Amino acid sequence: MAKERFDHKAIEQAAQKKWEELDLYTTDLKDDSKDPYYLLFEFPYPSGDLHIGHWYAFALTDIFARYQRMQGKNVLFPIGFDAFGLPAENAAIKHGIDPKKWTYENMDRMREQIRSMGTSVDWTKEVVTSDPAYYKWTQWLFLKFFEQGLAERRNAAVKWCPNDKTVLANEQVMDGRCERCGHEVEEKNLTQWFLTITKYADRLLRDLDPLPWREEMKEAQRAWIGESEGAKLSFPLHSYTAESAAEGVDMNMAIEVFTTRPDTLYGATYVVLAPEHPLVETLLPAALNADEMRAYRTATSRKTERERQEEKDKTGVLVGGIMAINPATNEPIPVYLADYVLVSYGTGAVMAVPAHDERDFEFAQKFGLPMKQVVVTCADDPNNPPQEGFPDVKRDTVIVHLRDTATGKFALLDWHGSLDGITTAIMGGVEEGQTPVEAALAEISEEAAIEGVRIVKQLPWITAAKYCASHKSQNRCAHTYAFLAEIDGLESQGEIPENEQALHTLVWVDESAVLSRLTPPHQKQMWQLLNEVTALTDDGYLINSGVFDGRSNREALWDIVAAAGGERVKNYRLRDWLVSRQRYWGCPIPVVYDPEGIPHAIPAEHLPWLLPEDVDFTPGKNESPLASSTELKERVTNIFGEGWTPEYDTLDTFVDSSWYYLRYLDPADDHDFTDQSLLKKWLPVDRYSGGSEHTTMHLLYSRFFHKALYDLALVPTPEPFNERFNRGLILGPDGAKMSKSKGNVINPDDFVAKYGADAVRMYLAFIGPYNEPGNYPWNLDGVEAMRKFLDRINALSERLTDAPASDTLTRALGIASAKVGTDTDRFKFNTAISALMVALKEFEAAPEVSREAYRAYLLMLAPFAPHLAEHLYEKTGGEGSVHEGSWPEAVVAQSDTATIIVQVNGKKRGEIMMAPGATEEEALHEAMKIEAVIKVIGEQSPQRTVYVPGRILNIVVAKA
RNA sequence: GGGUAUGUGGCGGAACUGGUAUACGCGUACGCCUCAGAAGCGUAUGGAGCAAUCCUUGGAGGUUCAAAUCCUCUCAUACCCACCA
Repeated sequence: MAKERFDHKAIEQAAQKKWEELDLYTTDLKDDSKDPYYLLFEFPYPSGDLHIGHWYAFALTDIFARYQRMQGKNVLFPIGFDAFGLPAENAAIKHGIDPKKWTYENMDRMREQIRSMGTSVDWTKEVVTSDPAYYKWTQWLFLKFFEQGLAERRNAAVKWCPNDKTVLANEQVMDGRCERCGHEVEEKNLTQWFLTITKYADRLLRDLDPLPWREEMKEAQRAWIGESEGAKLSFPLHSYTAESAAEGVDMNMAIEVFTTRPDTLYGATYVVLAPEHPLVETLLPAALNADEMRAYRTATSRKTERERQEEKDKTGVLVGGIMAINPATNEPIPVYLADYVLVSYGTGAVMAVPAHDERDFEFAQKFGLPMKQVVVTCADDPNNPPQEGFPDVKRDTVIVHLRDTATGKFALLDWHGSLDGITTAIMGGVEEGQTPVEAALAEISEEAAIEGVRIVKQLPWITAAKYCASHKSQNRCAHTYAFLAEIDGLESQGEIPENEQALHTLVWVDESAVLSRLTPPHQKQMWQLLNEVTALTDDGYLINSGVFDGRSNREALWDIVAAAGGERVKNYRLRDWLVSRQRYWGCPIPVVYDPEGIPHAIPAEHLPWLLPEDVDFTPGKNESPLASSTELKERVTNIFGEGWTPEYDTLDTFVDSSWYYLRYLDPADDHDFTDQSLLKKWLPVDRYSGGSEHTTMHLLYSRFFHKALYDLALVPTPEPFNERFNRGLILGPDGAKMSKSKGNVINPDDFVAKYGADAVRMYLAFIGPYNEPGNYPWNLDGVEAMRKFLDRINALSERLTDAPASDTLTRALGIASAKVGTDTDRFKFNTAISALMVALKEFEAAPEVSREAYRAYLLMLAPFAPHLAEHLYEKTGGEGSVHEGSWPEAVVAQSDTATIIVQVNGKKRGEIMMAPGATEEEALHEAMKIEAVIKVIGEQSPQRTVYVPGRILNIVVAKA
């Protein structure tokens, strides 16, 4: 069979020209004759050159757009450019090019490249965020937020690179270092604009649940929002000066803390304020060590966030002469400043419970602060679990781990009788009038007949185990004190009495074996704690908690809050969105300041508030580039009057991209941000395809924007996007992530020139499922294989006849159209193409290739290889465009025979061909003719058979 | 440290609600064609074994007539969050 290679360049040009002439891809948004389908992909940043990742993003989404059109949908498949942003400005700084020129030239180049992929995007809907026609409405929306109190000005730290002498955008800081020069970044305080996304935290979280997104994405957003429920508690402050040392003087102020563990309130032994906490300033005059506090505060502010996090040791300083009153115990407890408490989370202050919080424990250890246990974890003893209906009886017990320093071994007891198989440390009850230490010594004497031991350590915590004392019909809750004791050699060991020997055997084991030898989980836990004391974070019952003693900590939690006059609150990790950027190439913030410095919205008639062009953006200035524009200052003076000043910051580009999908509906509208009459029909976006890097920021910001607009009745839906798919990543040929610095970036142009756009598209589609993220190495052989596949399809066009399609071919087509259809629908382009390949084999094997069947095949090929499909469609005499065609109907092929798998005891032993409606008897009869089946069954007779008609027959015989 | 997802040939990956594990492609081997090579075509290709047959979906158990799929434990990898009270 002659395999002539087709001329992909000619075919591509002809097809693209034809589509343009036929104007196939301009969507009539008002067309009500078809169902609307809004297919969105993340619009690109015009970085200049298209890499293979862009192909992966655009060309594969295009497959789906074409498929949906063939399904009779009115598909909106728009494109635009996220054109503001740093690279343009960096190019300007580095090479002295005008950012605008750089950006717009890049866009021109990219438009051409995107066309070359054969994408069916609607260019008439294009939006460019840096066009005044677009950012006029970004500014308008910002002002809507401002009116609603959703845009606020407050003081915040900005990142500053001391080497480049410039302010950095947040996204320019990588791991605490300047993205450009690698220098450690500092923080500076400036007054900046925030969008109060935290007001929507609850709804952003709640509305996530019903979205048909992968759990991963939802979880990532939930983690980002970071809701936690707890209580706000108030700790009144008293001052203790030399004169009032005893009672203290009520200062009439209090520290508000947020805690998720108010159940441990009785264990709060000190309070910590973030060094930046506003209250610190107020406390300074009353504190005995104001200088020390100031010094600590300054030291903290010098440190970057990064340094504070990396620091292993906790630091802090006592607030001298001031105590906080624990609202539960009414006891005064010390107040500290420490930078392990973050001012931006909760109330910027915590109640410290060293016994039950790891961070507080660390701090308390370092500062020698007392710890107070209030929760006792109580595990059921698995060897002797408590029984229902028996009363609980509390009992104090001791556990002693005795070490012989001569051998380094530890004493354990192997129990006999009713406790057979159990191994514990030396243990026993605390008798009336005994202290735990006395009890410990007494048990060593009784059970091991050893005197003269030293107690070297007592565990600061007690834990408990619940077991059943059946002889007393009680459940005992053994409240356990744990000790570490030592003895130097066993010379003094006496005879262990017989009655004790009958109960247990004393064994000496190596330190490393203790943990595995101990059987009760409670004892294991004790051993670990004795070796390394940590905070107890598990739940249990309360002690040292006044009236709440004995109750479960979880169950008593809100009662404790109520008793302490606290308030139930929710807190979020999510911070308000800082949108000010001290950058040039962005959307100007549409605000001016009056002579008093009060911000005012720029009236709508002055929008778009243009980005000035007489700007010096070379680094080295401690302010925003816009401040260097004389034009901007004059503009403000002319419009608003003398003394009025401009806002010099621009908006974060995430603001621009938070609403672009709305603008696509009416990109040129000069009277409104979009055509609102179309929103009801086109929202929410049906399917949004993008990269996983945007799961948290962009998707969350867009959802926030959308909800805010929903509340303003500017959009009709509470959510912007219905389905969302994150695509995978194309790796370089070396299996590493592509990057310019590694030099492994694939330039698709060479491959497109050699194999054609269709082959590159298909290779990318074939590489793996598009509906889940993954990493795929770029493989040249794969592109070539796709080209061969296309060549085979092309070759077939020479063999067409007018004869009707054979049954085999019709069936093959039916199977393919069903599978290719459902797989394409689910973004599983890889298996869709595989089905196309299987069908092609049938065509190649057929003695005659019916033209009609072949044309149906071309329709299925069209979304994947749009150019070749168009060419072959024309060649076979098709009218119009193949892309105007409908998806071929799946002719369900009714087969008169089915292959039934015959199993014996679940193992395949053969197969039989039967009518799908055959009875079990018929199938069994047929199956018993199979040699392998006869052989395996042998003399035995079938016990039962499982028969799934048309599928499987399983004969079950007794195991030999 | 916490959360989520994923573990299937030499590689990318298939297997719908439990019902023929390894579709499709790459790679590899052999053969045909050719003066020769390239291309093309054909055959084979999870492992062991001459074979009958046995083993195989990260590992160990379990449920079931039947498990890649469901359950329990465990190991590994990726991503997200992380001094978040």
